[in-house]
Amino acid sequence: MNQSNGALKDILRKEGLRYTNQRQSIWDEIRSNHDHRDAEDIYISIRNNGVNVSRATVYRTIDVLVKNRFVRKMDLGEGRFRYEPRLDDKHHDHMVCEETGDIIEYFNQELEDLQEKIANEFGYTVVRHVHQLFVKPLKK
Amino acid sequence: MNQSNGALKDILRKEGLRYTNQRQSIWDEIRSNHDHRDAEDIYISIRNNGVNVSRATVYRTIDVLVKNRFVRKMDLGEGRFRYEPRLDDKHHDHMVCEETGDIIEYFNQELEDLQEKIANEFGYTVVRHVHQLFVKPLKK
DNA sequence: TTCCTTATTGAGAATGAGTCTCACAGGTAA
DNA sequence: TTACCTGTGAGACTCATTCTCAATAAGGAA
Repeated sequence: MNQSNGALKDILRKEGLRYTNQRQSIWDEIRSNHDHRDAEDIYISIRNNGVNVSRATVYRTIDVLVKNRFVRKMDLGEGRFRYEPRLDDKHHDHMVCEETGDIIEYFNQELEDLQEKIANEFGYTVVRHVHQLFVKPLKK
Repeated sequence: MNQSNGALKDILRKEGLRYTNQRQSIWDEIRSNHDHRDAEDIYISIRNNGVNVSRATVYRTIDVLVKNRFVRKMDLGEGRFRYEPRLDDKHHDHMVCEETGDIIEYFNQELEDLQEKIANEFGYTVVRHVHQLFVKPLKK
């Protein structure tokens, strides 16, 4: 058993949940691909691997994985959510090219600090944030 | 006729659309309230004012108003959109207090500039952005 | 191991925001 | 007035996600 499987068992135990083949398969599938996929894509991929799992279970398991920071759920305004594994768990935001659909990950400490500063000015502290840049290529 | 009604007629003409009571009522309703309301709230308010209009027309008209920058459409990750009138059309982003649900509007030029700088570093220019801070009150 | 209790699952129904369809109403142009 | 559109309302439809509930399978106890 590798570390990731062990970690999955740990969080399931912590949550008082049982370790099942379906839960392992779903985490394995998400973990296997760093793309920003939606639930249906993930569901289809698991089925294509010959594992029989239902959509309901995919959604239910993703919730657990998101809650325990194994997976990040993001809303790019498309009417459905996308998910990515948080293997190294380094925070980043997303830039979406409106011409190609490419999703670029970026992190900028100055931006993080500025957000907190802005919130502070209003008497708040940032709990989480959504920062997405919809961009197009610079003309050369 | 006040300026805003005239402006509505102008954009309808520009779009090759007719000026109708329903379209005027929908814009009046959105304009009357600076809250960040969803389509259903707006629909109910119009009906409560005794104006008979359908949900379909509310959605269709909001699209026209959004396209012509009379209304801003925003996605706070709640599974439905919220709308606000753009009376002065000054850009701002939103901060949502997770304890009270309050929505605070803010604008920060440094943040705007930083976003563009980040996009440039990846060879892009920003077309639009989504920036939302989910916050909680600072302890005193 | 076998049993027993309970959590989990799958299939499909339900939900809910938003969109589409289409017959009818109301303007518009000639 | 006629002929022709566009706009509207009612409700069907879509699609991602959630819910329901009977059947199944963990996993602790004996």
